[in-house]
Amino acid sequence: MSAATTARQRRKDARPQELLDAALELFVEKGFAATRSEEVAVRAGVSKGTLYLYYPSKEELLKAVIQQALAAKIAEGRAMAQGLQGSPGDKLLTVLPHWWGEVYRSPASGVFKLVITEMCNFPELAQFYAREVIEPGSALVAEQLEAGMACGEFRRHDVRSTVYSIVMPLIMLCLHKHSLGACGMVEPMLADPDPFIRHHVALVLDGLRHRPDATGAPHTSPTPI
Amino acid sequence: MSAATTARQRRKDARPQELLDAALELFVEKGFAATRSEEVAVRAGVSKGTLYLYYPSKEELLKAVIQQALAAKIAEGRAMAQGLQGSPGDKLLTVLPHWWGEVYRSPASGVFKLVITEMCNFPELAQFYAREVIEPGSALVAEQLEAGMACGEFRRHDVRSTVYSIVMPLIMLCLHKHSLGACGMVEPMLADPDPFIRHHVALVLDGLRHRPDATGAPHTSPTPI
Amino acid sequence: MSAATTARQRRKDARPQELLDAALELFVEKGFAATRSEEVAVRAGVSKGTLYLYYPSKEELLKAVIQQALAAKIAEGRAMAQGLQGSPGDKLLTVLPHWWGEVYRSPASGVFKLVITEMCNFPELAQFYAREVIEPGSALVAEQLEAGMACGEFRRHDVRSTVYSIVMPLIMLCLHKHSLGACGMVEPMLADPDPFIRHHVALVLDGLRHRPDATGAPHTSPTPI
Amino acid sequence: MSAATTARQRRKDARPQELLDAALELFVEKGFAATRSEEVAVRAGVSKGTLYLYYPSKEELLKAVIQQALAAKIAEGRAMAQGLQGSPGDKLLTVLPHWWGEVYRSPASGVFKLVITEMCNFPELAQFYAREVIEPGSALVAEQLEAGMACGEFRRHDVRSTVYSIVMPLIMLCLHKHSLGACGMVEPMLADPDPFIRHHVALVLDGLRHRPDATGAPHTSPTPI
DNA sequence: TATGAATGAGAGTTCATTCAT
DNA sequence: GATGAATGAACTCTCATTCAT
Repeated sequence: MSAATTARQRRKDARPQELLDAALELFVEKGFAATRSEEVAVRAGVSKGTLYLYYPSKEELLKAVIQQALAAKIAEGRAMAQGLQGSPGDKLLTVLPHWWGEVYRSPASGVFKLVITEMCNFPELAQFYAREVIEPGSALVAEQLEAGMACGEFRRHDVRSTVYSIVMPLIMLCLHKHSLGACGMVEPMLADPDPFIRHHVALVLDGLRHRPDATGAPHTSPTPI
Repeated sequence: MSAATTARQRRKDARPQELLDAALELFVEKGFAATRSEEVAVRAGVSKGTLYLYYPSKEELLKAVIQQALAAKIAEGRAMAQGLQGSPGDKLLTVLPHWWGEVYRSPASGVFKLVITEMCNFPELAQFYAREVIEPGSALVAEQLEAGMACGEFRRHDVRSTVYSIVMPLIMLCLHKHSLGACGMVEPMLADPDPFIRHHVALVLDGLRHRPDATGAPHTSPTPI
Repeated sequence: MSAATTARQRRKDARPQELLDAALELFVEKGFAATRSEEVAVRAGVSKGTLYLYYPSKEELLKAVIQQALAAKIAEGRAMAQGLQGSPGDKLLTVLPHWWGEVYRSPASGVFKLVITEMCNFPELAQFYAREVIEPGSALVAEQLEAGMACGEFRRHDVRSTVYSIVMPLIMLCLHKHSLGACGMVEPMLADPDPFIRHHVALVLDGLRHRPDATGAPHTSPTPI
Repeated sequence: MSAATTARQRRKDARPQELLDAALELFVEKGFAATRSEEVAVRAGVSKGTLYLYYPSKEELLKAVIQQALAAKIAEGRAMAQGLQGSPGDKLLTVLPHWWGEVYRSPASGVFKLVITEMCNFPELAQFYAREVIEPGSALVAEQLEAGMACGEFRRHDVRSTVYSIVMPLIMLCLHKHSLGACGMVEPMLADPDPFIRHHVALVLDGLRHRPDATGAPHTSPTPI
């Protein structure tokens, strides 16, 4: 009976994840509203009714999808950030591209599209995302920038702005993968995104390094219109 | 009767634009699939039936919305780029933040969200967007970067990558406006985005300027993991 | 255009009642839960969707059905009770059977079945029924009984109990019509219920009249077990 | 092992009754169509699947519920009616309230609601009910009325009508218990129904007793409208 | 031209019933 | 025998679209 129970139990235990995987794919690809719940079930290899044994509604499924897809990656990132040697700049240049490459290649990369799309319709999603993703993510990068300023690797600058300058293209890359990229219109450069990611992070960090004429602010035009 | 006719004519002539405006707002806010066509009609001040006098289906309405919202802005950008004096860096620092501020504040800023969301569902949209928006937009920036390299303002670098480094945060800003921003969770910094835009463009361009040890590539970590 | 408007308008105006009629029939016949909303629509000669233009849900339809079916009859009864001559007993003997015959023959007779069945599931229905039907109905009968006691036509007795003795069989008759009666198992006596109604009211009132040995209470067994 | 087997056997033997009890409660409370079969199983302390080991379908369960709930009571009534002394009126006044009080207080009282509700949907139920309940029940009362007329205790009258006058309020009382009564809207008088039952039976029988002017018919109004 | 009543395909969800364990 | 995971037909309700007026 142990074997018997196991076979069924194994299926049952795997179901939630299988359903989440199927749902993530479809929600990202077609949008939440445009995805029929039966499609999710079928892609997960079960029938319509079975979906509702595990998630009480399509909306709850959405929340679970987003939550679990991000939870793992966030934890990974946090772990990776610790126990690294080198200057703050080196840390950023090492960890960020590596971690982001993983995210980009995993299905979790689609979550950004999903979040941006559905945040307005499900406000509690916004709070979850702000609290669990934006805040810790921003903090990780901001800490290194602060440290870099403290030790003189970087000039003084507006850390918050720089965080966005660094991070936003990484997110855009994920969005791109699941919009233009998913239409078969892959720009070659973005097919393998790691070089771009490294180039981007390095470029921004270069802009932060001290230089002879450094005024403390980036080189803004005197008449910004 | 001429006056009456004229008045009615005026309304009639304004209809398509009013419908497009209403549709853009709603599609951006709730998503295409989750927006009911009657809502669009009501917000445009007409009845359900009237919508169908101007656009044969909801899908055609979507295409018209995207097409027209971007058309004007693209043209503006092109015009603004010409007839400007100064170094390539100064041009970018002047034009880009100005133009983007306008885009950001206009309803057209929502189109990016819409495009990212619906591209997969309506592939012809992808081609239109790539041809009419990405290509000319990238070209405008790329030209200046090439010119900057030619005249020695910028060091040698991968122009394509830099274009993305510059432009992606600007697009993200628009996405943010219509996702987290629309949930009332506006981060103060992004409430008035112009300073950030200027900071960002300046920061990246700073990373491109010559420096003693410049090798032509940004300062990449020797062991990129 | 007046004629045009009228034709469509007439249909639209008649819809709610047509839907209520259809719903009453079906809910009574098959029960609320066992009636498909499309059946109601079809019997009313419209499509599924049209039903929802007039009633926002099946449950609201149920409430409307009950409310309107009883409202009319209650008002009729109240009107009939006034402006009648004769002793209280004669009034009861005249009005009650007449009014009840009308109720019995009308579709409203089915509401009792509906109410008894669905009261538990929709508690607000219970309050409506108690307030709008039971209370005024009981009061009408009770008043006459009180008057009859006052003028000596009836002996002293428990009015509340007697009201139920009089009224309950009338209600049962309606229930019977829509249960056994609707199964084709019509007992002949109940096919034409007026004689029974008259017999019943008269019988109970006879029990109330004074008699030599009257003790004020009905003739209860000395040892009621 | 014998003990273990016995214990299990006992449970197994009790199952059908436990299921019937649970089903009766739920069917009465919520209606047959609105009761989920799993609810029945859970209330009976078994699993969904087990229910189907004992009853092949929900519908069969319904039939069994009705059949068995009434069977016992009918038999009891028949037994109680025999071996009683006294005039027919005294018998009625003694047995009927006593028996009915038992029925009222037992779960079987709900069957009337169930029967009225579901008779139309399951016609064979109607036949069963007419044959096994209405006929024997009416006969029991009718016999006493006939006997009463024969011995001069009652005046001549329409026995069939009188049977209904006597019995219908008793049934209504049961319906009331499971409709308004179950909504917490218990009218005090009906909370303890025995006094009402006695009052009612006595009242009707009083109407049947001889009196000086008795014409054989109840005191009907000369102009019954 | 403009309306909005009407439609019916289709979506989300439920639940009686089955059957491998 | 007992279970409860799984199924899929059936139900309530929605909404893009049509068309008589």
